[in-house]
Amino acid sequence: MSTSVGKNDATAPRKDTYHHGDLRNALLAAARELVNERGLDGFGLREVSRRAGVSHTAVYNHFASRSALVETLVVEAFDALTEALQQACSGAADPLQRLIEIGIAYVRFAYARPAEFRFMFRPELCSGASAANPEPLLTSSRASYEPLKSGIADCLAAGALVGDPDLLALIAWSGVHGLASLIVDGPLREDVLDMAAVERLARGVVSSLFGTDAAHAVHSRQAGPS
Amino acid sequence: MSTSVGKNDATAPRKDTYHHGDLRNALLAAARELVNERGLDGFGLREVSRRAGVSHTAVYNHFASRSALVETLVVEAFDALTEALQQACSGAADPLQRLIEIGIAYVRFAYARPAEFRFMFRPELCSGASAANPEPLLTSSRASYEPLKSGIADCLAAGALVGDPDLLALIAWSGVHGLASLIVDGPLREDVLDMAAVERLARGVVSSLFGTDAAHAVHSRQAGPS
DNA sequence: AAAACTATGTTTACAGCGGTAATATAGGGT
DNA sequence: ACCCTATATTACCGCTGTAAACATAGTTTT
Repeated sequence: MSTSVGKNDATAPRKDTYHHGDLRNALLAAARELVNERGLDGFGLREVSRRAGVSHTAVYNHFASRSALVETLVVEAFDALTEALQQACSGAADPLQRLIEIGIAYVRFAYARPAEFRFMFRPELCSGASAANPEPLLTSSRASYEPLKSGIADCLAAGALVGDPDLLALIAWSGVHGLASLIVDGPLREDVLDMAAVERLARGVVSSLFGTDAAHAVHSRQAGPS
Repeated sequence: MSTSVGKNDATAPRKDTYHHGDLRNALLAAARELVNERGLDGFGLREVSRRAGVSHTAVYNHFASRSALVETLVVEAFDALTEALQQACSGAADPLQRLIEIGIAYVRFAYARPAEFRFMFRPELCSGASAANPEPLLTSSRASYEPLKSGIADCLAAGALVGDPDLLALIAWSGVHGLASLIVDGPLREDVLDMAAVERLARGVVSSLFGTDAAHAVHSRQAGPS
């Protein structure tokens, strides 16, 4: 029917037709691209629509507001994180090793997609004020917590860890989330870190958390005046 | 009672004179107040100046731009954090205990001043694009790292810890920074946490980092003094 | 003390932003 | 054919940060 425009690329608008065809995905792609290249300050509804080749008000046919667009982006990022964590824990057989792999995958995700990782923990940007329905965001963010929790549960069941599951999960999450944040937003941001260095740091942190082989390399248990 | 107000409060402008008297501090105070009550989205140069009782362009006599104002705020927040950490490590005599106190103080700071803590790790907001001179920010942020580093060094010297100082510092910082971030921006934000609960969590995290009485801290979630 | 100068605050203006309302255009359903 | 709905556009609104020109207070120089 159409004039044989073979392009299926969501970012490229079809100039020969009034309607865009797949504007929603094009907007999301443009937004992701914009966020990854100019950070959060340069990110704007108008600029996104400009990149998609439409007027800025066309956005409102697919998203309730700028915040809703961002929220969709964050939801997708959480889903991607969940998938990365699940994939990471499918490798090893030892539950403790699996837990470590999950932690490393968490940090690796932040390193690979820093702009999206930043967005994921900016509550004021999406679910803050004008959140129409925050349920999908809550669902996705909670889902990304499940691999860690089940990893902890497996370690507890196998006797590799002892303690309260919730607190253990919080400890683990704090460690990897802190490292990820320091890499993305903190002083480690300026250091040139390749993926190998990031993985090495992540392994050091998560190992120290669970007192595995890093025990003798990191801390000596002989101190302790009780 | 309008004239001849003897107030030295920096937030209150003197109505009887053309010049404000101490506008710079008044602006900083108003900005801090605004940030703490409406978050980062509601924070604006015009609103700040409105609260200080002056025109919005008066700000430019004391700050090069909105970013410069934010940067000053962040610098002061880093300085306050440094002071809190130094004060925390002045209590205990045991170096390992001192290190733990530093970590708890870090989390306590984030809990007590969440809005400022958020600002401190938003590089795009201050030192990102239009930073005239980022040196004071770098200086203050690096200074806040010193108590932790020296605490680690003390533990190493006392034999309470073994390992690479830099990696140990990074591990410790990751743990407390992650917990602080989760409390401020993460899923723990919605939970009602009083200061006592925060300190308990912080103690659990930092204890697990350094392998002290973590087992005890992990088991008893509602334990008091130990 | 008067004049000149600097510091500080105001007014006005402008471009860009997110958002709303009314309008134009395409395509699907009957 | 027709209507109807989805989609995109233009015209606005109030808001923001920023710059330029101007006004006023305090300080320094003569």
